[in-house]
Amino acid sequence: MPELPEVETVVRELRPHVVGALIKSAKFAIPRQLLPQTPALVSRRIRGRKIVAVNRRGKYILLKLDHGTLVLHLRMSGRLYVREGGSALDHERAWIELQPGARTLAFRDVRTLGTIQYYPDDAEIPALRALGWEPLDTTVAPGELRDRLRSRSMAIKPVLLDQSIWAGIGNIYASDSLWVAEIDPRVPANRLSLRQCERLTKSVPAVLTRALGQGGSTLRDFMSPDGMEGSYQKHFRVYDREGEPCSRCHGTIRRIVQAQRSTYFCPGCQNRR
DNA sequence: CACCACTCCTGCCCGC
DNA sequence: TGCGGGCAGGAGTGGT
Repeated sequence: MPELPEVETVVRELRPHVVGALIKSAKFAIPRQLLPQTPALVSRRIRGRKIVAVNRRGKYILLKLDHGTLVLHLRMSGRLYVREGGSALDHERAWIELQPGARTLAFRDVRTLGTIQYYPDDAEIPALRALGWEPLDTTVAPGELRDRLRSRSMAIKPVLLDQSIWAGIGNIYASDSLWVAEIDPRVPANRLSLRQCERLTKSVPAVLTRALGQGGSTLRDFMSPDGMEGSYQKHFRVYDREGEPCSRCHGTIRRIVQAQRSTYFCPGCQNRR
């Protein structure tokens, strides 16, 4: 489901509801989501701890506790929200009971691909080690991008999904960022010109910042903790718009498959050197 | 290393 | 209506 704008929206909305809360108990329905840890172990570790901060790194959600960190990833279909009492919704997979109040931090995940792990030591969170730049960062130098792409002969679009370049770009914003930068998604990453790298270092934060301002995108079922749907899907440049006219050159938007994922682009104008 | 195919899941939508 | 195939916002793995 979510890419960076959606995850950042979740984090911002969750923060006021959970920071300062005490974890009374925790239950996990799908042990696979915690591997290599176990529900019993994670429950034991986080019970009685206080949530002191909610942060994000790439698409990972970091619930910082007074001892250790709970690291969650929503993957394709995960959602995270606080319920004031009430009964569980369909497809909830984890429940963290908070105090004070009868509040539940619920993790709903239809496809169960999301992950949950506990790390006692903040310095040693393996998933975060290899992550690249934050895509909202506007200070990435074009030359540094070109360096980072030097060894990559694959087409630029699937390379943008590699979280060690920028951490947080997913399939939607990879296509849209390349449209804004007027770059053909099929160009080998290591053949991008310095000008193209410069445009990309501008378009990535621009596109993601704009999407964040709209609360992200809601395609099938993204919903923020406060129950709001994102609205950036109304502003997609090319993503999910196969056959529609390009807003820049009025060419027809195409869909192709790269590395088993859909790519959308305008062949008419995404070819600037 | 880089790359590619494949895998984990469930649900929805489309065409027959 | 029912069924099968394809597709979905992600990322880790194992083989070459």
